Amino acid sequence: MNWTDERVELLKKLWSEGLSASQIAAELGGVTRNAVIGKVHRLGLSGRAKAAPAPAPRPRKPRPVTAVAAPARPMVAGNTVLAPVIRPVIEAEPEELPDPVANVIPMADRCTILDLTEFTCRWPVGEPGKGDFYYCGSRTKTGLPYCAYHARIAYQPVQDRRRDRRVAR
DNA sequence: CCCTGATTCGC
DNA sequence: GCGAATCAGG
Repeated sequence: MNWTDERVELLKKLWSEGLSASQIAAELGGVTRNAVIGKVHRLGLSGRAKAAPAPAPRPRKPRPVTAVAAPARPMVAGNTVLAPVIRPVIEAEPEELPDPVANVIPMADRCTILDLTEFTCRWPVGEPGKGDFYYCGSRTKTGLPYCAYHARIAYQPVQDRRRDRRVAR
C-alpha cells in the first residue's frame, strides 16, 4: 500500500479527529500503526491539539458481583447460641461452581437445628416448618458456617444462583 | 500485559 | 520517503 493523496487525506482527517495511530491504521488497512505514526511525523502534524484526552481509556471488565451479608438471625442449637452467619465478601467465578447434581446430602450428615455445632454445615434444605426440613450437617469448611460444597454456593453472586436454577431446570 | 506516541535507522 | 524495531510512558 502506498500513500495516495486520498489515503493521506483520510489519515489527516482521522488524526485530527483524535483517533489513535493503531485505529487509523486499521481504518486505512494495509498499514501498521508504526507506518501511520511515521507518516504523521513526516507530514509534520504531530502533537495533536486536544482530542483523545487519555490514550483510549479502555472499558473495564465488569467484576463479578460480590455476595451481600445474609440476615443475621441467631441460630440456636440446644443451649448453644451459634454466631450469626455472616457472609464474607468473596469473589467467585461462576465457572468454578460445583455441579448441582452433586448436591446429595448423605442421610448420615443431615441434622436438625438442634444438632448444629460450629463444625456442622448450617445450609438449610427444604422449608422450615415443613416435614422434610433439615440442615446439611456435613463437616464445615474451617472458619466458615458451611461445608465446602455449600460455601461455594453461599458466596456465589445472587444473579448467578438465579441463572443456574434456570439452567438446571 | 494491554495500549499510547516518539524516535531511530536500514532500506 | 517508508516503516519495523525500539523506547518511554499510562
